[in-house]
Amino acid sequence: MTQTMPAGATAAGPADRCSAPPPPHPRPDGQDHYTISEAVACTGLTAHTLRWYERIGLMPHVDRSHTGQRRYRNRDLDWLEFVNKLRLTGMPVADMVRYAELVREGESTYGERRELLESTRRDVLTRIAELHDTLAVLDRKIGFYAAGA
Amino acid sequence: MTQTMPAGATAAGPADRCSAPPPPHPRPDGQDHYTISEAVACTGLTAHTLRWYERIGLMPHVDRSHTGQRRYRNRDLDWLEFVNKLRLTGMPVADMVRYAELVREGESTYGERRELLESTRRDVLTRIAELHDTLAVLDRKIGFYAAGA
DNA sequence: TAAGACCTTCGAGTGCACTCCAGGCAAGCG
DNA sequence: CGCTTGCCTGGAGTGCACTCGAAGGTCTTA
Repeated sequence: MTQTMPAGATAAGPADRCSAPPPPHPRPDGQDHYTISEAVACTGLTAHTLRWYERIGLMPHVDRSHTGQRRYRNRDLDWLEFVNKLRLTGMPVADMVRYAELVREGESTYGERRELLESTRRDVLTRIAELHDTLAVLDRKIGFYAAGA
Repeated sequence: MTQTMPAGATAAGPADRCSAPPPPHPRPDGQDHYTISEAVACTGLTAHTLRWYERIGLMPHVDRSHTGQRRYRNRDLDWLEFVNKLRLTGMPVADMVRYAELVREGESTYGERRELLESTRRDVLTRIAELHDTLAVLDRKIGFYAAGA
């Protein structure tokens, strides 16, 4: 259970509410709470990382069971999915924490949140352009090696 | 001289062979050797990083002056430019070192080099797709904030 | 009721990619 | 000649994003 799991193997295991890939968002609302290991299966993050996100203020407060265990809800998983998206844009965790703070502060921060997202959007566009550039270079080199082989 | 410099300020300074952005590759072949600070101006890397790249085997041997100072040539700067491209694909430095080793080993490694570049190419395509995905999410959220503001 | 899986906390450790420092040499200049 | 600037080396330090360990509580199944 380190990183990869055969996501479509058995469809009724204890942590399989969320792991089948065919429907991209298979989180049912019937029982809107998941253990940390179910959240792990959903998000691809480790339990350590999920707890760490909470410690540093990147999670908007996760419910607990009567015995103190974390119970993730659909909105938490949605948030984590969004965080994952931000993560692969290269955004530093500190900036994501900042955004999470703005969310906690309520509607008065809509403007600032929008600015943050728009600046991120610009970064993403830049990054895409750079990658296209890189792609061109790679194709040239690959063509060279293909010709020389 | 930490990171940014007004690249188009004076066009005849001691390290300005390479810093004007308008032509993308303004490296003249007239005097095909540059000091480390000129290489810094060209590549955007720091001198520390350039020396470190050499230590770890990421550079294909840089010439020295009679007093032991590094003299970068155009092919070195081309290589660094390529490395920079690989870097922003997210390729680990260890993999780039591996590629550099293959280059040092000569033509017999063309096949392996091509494989490495093709696998990198696939990664880049994946990354671009992910970024487009992220862009869609950002646009949705930005639209929401724009409507709510 | 007992085993074993799973959860909790806090703090320390890891890996990567730089980044910096101390101490020293060499060249150009007033 | 001394001063400044630029470069050299090896090794230590930094920041980020996890990642792990230890010690212990809880839940489930036999």
